[in-house]
Amino acid sequence: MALKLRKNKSPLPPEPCALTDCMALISGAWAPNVIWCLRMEPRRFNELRVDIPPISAKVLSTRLTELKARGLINRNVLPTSPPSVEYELTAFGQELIPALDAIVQVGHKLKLKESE
Amino acid sequence: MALKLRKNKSPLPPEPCALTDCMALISGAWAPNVIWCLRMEPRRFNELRVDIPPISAKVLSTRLTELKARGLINRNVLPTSPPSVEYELTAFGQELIPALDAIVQVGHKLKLKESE
DNA sequence: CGGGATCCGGCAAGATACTG
DNA sequence: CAGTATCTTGCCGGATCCCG
Repeated sequence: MALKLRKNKSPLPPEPCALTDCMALISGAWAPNVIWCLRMEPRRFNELRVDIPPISAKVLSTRLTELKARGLINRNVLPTSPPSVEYELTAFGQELIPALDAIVQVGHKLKLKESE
Repeated sequence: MALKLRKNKSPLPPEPCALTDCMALISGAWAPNVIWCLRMEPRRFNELRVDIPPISAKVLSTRLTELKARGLINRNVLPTSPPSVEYELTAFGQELIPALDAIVQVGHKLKLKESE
């Protein structure tokens, strides 16, 4: 006997697209970490480099360029004697923080499971 | 004159690790979509294939195997005449739903921005 | 200090074909 | 229906060197 038929019309309207589209925003290795590091205050290139354990300068640079192109961060050049550059989240970038926060919560639970 | 010094000791203890660890859970293309499609009810292989636009059988199979290995989903073989297999979220897999939901929310806002 | 240019390697994803 | 096998491709990230 066949199993109870479930409607094949999936109960998922445009959500998968929204999911995919937003995942694309934070795609690329370290991108979520970069956003996370900027959540409290603007930070400079080498500060981010130190914050995010073993990220290479090239990848960090690439990621920052991408995130700027996606409208998630701003890049501000400060007119100081050793030239310095600050990166900060845009208003739209800020909107990702709750999502990343939810992800971090799961990460914490994962840690607890591992230590059992 | 030098810029106001910010403490270089980053204000981010182990959160980046939690972030990275949880991101690893949903790594792999389509993995978030698979979890999302399973959030309401168990679904079968070909149902997922239809739900998730252009995913190949190989990739879906690979992803399902990975997610099972990570403890996020269960695989149940049903003893029906055409053999059928159901996939469902585990309790731990359920914990990802709030995070994915937050991501979807951002995706919707992104849609609105685009249509402006 | 804050990057860009280049080369290179690996893995993941796509396409296609085959199976129990 | 529910996959597996194999091949191929493309992109992403790491390393290194160099620049204003």
